[in-house]
Amino acid sequence: MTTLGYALLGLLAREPASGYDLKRQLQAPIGFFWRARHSQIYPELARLEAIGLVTYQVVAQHDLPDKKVYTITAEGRGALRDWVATPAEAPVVRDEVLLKTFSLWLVEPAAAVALVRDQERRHVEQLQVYEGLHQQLVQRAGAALTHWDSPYFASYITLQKGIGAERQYLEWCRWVVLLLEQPA
Amino acid sequence: MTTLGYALLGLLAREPASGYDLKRQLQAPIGFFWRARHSQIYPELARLEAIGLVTYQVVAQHDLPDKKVYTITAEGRGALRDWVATPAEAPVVRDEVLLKTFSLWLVEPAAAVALVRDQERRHVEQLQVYEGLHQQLVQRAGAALTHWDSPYFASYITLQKGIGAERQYLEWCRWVVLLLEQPA
DNA sequence: TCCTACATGTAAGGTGTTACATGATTCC
DNA sequence: GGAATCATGTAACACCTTACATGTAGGA
Repeated sequence: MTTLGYALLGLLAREPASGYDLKRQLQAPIGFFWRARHSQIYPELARLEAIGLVTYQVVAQHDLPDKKVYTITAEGRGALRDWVATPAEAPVVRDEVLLKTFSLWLVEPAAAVALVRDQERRHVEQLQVYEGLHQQLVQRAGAALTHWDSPYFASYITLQKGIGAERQYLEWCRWVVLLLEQPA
Repeated sequence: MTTLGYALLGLLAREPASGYDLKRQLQAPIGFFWRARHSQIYPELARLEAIGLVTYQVVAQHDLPDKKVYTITAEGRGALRDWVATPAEAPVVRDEVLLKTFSLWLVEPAAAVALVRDQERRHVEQLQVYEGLHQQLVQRAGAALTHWDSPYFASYITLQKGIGAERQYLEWCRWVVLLLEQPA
C-alpha cells in the first residue's frame, strides 16, 4: 500500500466521496498534510477498489456528469487503523526556500529581503486559510472537538500543527528580514 | 536544472567536495533542507560537469580510494545566484505523521499516545543535533555570523529555521499528549 | 572474520508532475 | 464567445528509492 492510498482511506473513513471530492481536499491550500493531483488519485482509487479496501457506486446527477462515490469497507478501515498505529518515519524535509536560504549569502541584501518577504506573504495567506478552517471546525464540532474518538478531534490537532508551523515560518521570515535590514 | 543540482552547487559554492562528501552533507541528520542518496548525486554531478557548472580533479589518496573533487565554476556560481534570486514556490508538505494524525481518532488513546511520544523522541534527538551544529557554527564563524555575504550567516539562519521547526514540532507533540491523557 | 568507512558508479522500480483527452453546464 | 467548474481518465516524463556492483583499509 502506498502513502497516498492511506491518505485517501483517511478521507473516506470520514465520509464517502468521489475522486473529484478527494482531489479538492488534497489540493492547495487545504491539503496541508498531503497533496495529490487527480492523475494520481483516480488510478489509486481503482487499486484500492481492486483489493477490496473501498467500493463505489455510480451516482447520476441532474445537469452534472455522473460520479463514482467511493465508500471505505470494513477491511479498508482495518488497514487504515493498522497503518496509523505503526510508528512513522521522520518527515522528509524538502524545502526549496531553505535551500535558497542556504545560498543567500551570494545575493545582495535587497534581493534576499525580497525573497524572504515573498515567503512571508505566502505564509500569512496560508495561516489565514488555516485559521478560517479552524473557525469552521470549532463551530461545527462543538463538544466533539476534544473527544479522542471523533474525527473533529483529529482534524483539530492536525490543523493546530499546520497553524503552529505557519506561525513559526512567519516568525523566522520576520527575524531574517530584521537581520538583513539592520545596518552593517 | 533540477533542484538537486542547485543543492549540490550550493554546497560546492562554499568549498570543493567529492560526491561522497556531498552525500554525507545531504544525509540525515544534518541535511535538514534537502536530502539525497549517492545514486542520485553521482549522475547529477556528471550532468553539472557536462554543462560546465562544475569541474573536477581526480585526487589520489594514500590508503584510501581515489576521489573526484568537484569545484564550482564561474558559470555555476552565476546559475546558482540567478536561481536563489528567483521567487520560490511554497514548500511541498508531505508529512506522514500528520497524515496518521488525521486518522488518529480510529485508534485507542494508548496507541495514539505511543505514536506521538515516538515522534517527540525523534524530534528531541534532531533538535540536539541542530543545537550541536549551532554551537560549532558560532565558534567557527565569529563575527562573520551576522555578515550577510558570509556563508556562515546563511548557515546560521538556515539552522535557526530548523531549530525553530523542531521546537514547534516538539511543543505540538507535548500538547497532543496532554489532550490525549487528560481524563475524558 | 566480519563489519564499517571510503569511494563511485548503474539498474530497476515506484512515486509524482505535466500534459493529453473528452464533454456538459454555468457565469462573465 | 470564452473561461471556470464538474467529472474521469491515460500517457509521457521527471524524480527518488532500493538494490546491484566492485574494491581497499582498518577496527572489533
